[in-house]
Amino acid sequence: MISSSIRAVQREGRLADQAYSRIVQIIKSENLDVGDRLPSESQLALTFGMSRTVVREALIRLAADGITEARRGAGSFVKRRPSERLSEHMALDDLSATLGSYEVRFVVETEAARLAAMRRSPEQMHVIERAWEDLRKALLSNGPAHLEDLALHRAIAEATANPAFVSTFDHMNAEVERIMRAGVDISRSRPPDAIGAMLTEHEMIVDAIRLQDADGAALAMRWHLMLGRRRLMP
Amino acid sequence: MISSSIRAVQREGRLADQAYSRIVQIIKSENLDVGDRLPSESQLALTFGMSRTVVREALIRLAADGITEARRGAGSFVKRRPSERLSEHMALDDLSATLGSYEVRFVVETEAARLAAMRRSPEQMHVIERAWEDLRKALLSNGPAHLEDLALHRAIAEATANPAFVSTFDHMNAEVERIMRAGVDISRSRPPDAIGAMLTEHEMIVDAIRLQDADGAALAMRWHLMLGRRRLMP
DNA sequence: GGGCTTGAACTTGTTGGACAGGTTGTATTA
DNA sequence: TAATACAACCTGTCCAACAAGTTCAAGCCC
Repeated sequence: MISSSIRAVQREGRLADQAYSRIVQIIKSENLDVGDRLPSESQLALTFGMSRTVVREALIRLAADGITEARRGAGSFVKRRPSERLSEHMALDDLSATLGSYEVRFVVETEAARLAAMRRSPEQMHVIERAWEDLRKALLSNGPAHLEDLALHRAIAEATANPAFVSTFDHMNAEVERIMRAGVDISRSRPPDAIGAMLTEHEMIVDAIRLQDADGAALAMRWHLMLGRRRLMP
Repeated sequence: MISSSIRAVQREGRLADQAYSRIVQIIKSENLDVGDRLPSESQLALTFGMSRTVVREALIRLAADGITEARRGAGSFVKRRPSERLSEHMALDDLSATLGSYEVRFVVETEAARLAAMRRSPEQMHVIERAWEDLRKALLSNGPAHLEDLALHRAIAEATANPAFVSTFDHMNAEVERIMRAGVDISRSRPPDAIGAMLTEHEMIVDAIRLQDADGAALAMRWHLMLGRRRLMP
C-alpha cells in the first residue's frame, strides 16, 4: 500500500518536528527551570545527529511558541516551561484533546459572536453572508464542509473588529489542525439528520448577527458549539 | 550612546523579522487568496536581498502561525489570509492593541479561574499559593512584579487541567510580549495605592480557588481584569 | 487523436562549512 | 585588588550543494 507508507513517512514528520519534540523533552527530563540555558545549537545537532540548520528551525518555532528565547552570543534560554500542550500527547488521546479545546472555544467564540453582532460593519456582514452561503452549498451537496465551516466562524471572529479575537481563533484551530494532521480524520461522514441541524444552527447565528442581536448571537453560538461537541462524542 | 545604537539595531530586528513582515505585505498587497502560491524561497531571497536561510526562517514562523503551509517540491501556499494581527501594527497603537486583547483575556481568564476553582488538585493549589507568595513579596518590595503576576495567572490556567487553556493563555501573552519587545514599557512605575489594590484583588482570586468557590473565583478574576484595564487607561 | 510515460525544470528539505558580531569567563597586567 | 585583554563559545547570516518531491509539457505508443 503506497498510502500507508506515505503516511508512515509523514508520521515521522520533518526532522525539525522531531527536534522540536526532543528539545521539549530535554527541558522536561532535565528539569530545566525558567532562565536556564539550553545546550547550544551545535551541541544539540551533534546529540540528535542532525544538522545545525534543522535544530535551528526547531528553536525558532520554540521561540515563536514562547517556550525559549535566543540571545545572540549567549545561547537559548527557557522562557516558559512547556506544559502539557496539545501538540505533544496528540498521539495519546486526540479526541479528548479536541474535546478539551471546546472549553476554550465556548467562551471565545460565544463572546466573538456577541461582539460581532454589536459591531459588524456592512462589509463584514457581507463576508459573513457569503461564507454562510458557501457552507450551505457544501452541506446540501453532502460533501466535506469543514473548511467552509471554519471560514464562517473566522468571518465572525473578524467581525468583532478586534484582531486579538482573530489571532486567538487561529491559534485554537492551529492546534486542532496539528491533531488532524497526525492522522485523526474529524471530517468523517455525518449522519444525514446532522446536516439539517447544522444548517439551522448556523442560520440562527448569522440571522442574529444580521439583526445585531448580541444576546441572540451569543446564545446561538453557544448552542451550536454544545451540539457540535455532542456530535463528536455522543 | 551605546545603548541607543543597540536599540536602533534591535529596532530593525533580525532579518527574519523583516522578511516575515514583507511576506505578509506581499500576501496583502498582491491580494493572494487562500490556496495561492507564494514566490519560491529563492525568489523571495533575491527580492529581499537576503539569503534563502533567512527567508526560510520567516516562512517557518508564518507556517507556525498558520498563515502559510509549505509543500515539499511544490512551494509555500497561503493557508489563511493574515488579518490585522497585533504583531503588525504594534508600531501604530501599542496601547490600543493591548487594551483590545483584554476582551479576549476577560472571557478566557474568567473561565479559567472558574474551572481552576472546580478542579484544582492539591499539588496545583500548592503551585498557586507559591506563585501568590512570590507576587506578594514583589509587590510589597515595590519592585517589578510583572513576571510574578504572569506566573500566578499561568498557574491558575494550569489548574484548569485543560492544556488548551494554558496554550491559549501563552498565546495571548506572547502577543503582548511582542509589543513590549518593540519598545513599549508596560511595567512602568505604579501609583502607591495600586499596590494595595493588586494585593487584595489577587488574594480574592486565590482565596476563592482555595475554597473551590467557582463563581467567586470567576467574579474575582473578572473584577481584577477590569481594574487592570482601568489602571492602564484611566 | 487520446491516453500514457518519461523527463526536465523547479521547489522545499537537509547538510556542511564559513564568517561576523555578541557574550562570558578567565588569565594577565597595572 | 581591580581593571583590562583575550580566548572560547554562541547565535545570526550567508553560500553552495545535494536529496526528494511536484508540476508540466513534450513525446511516444496504441
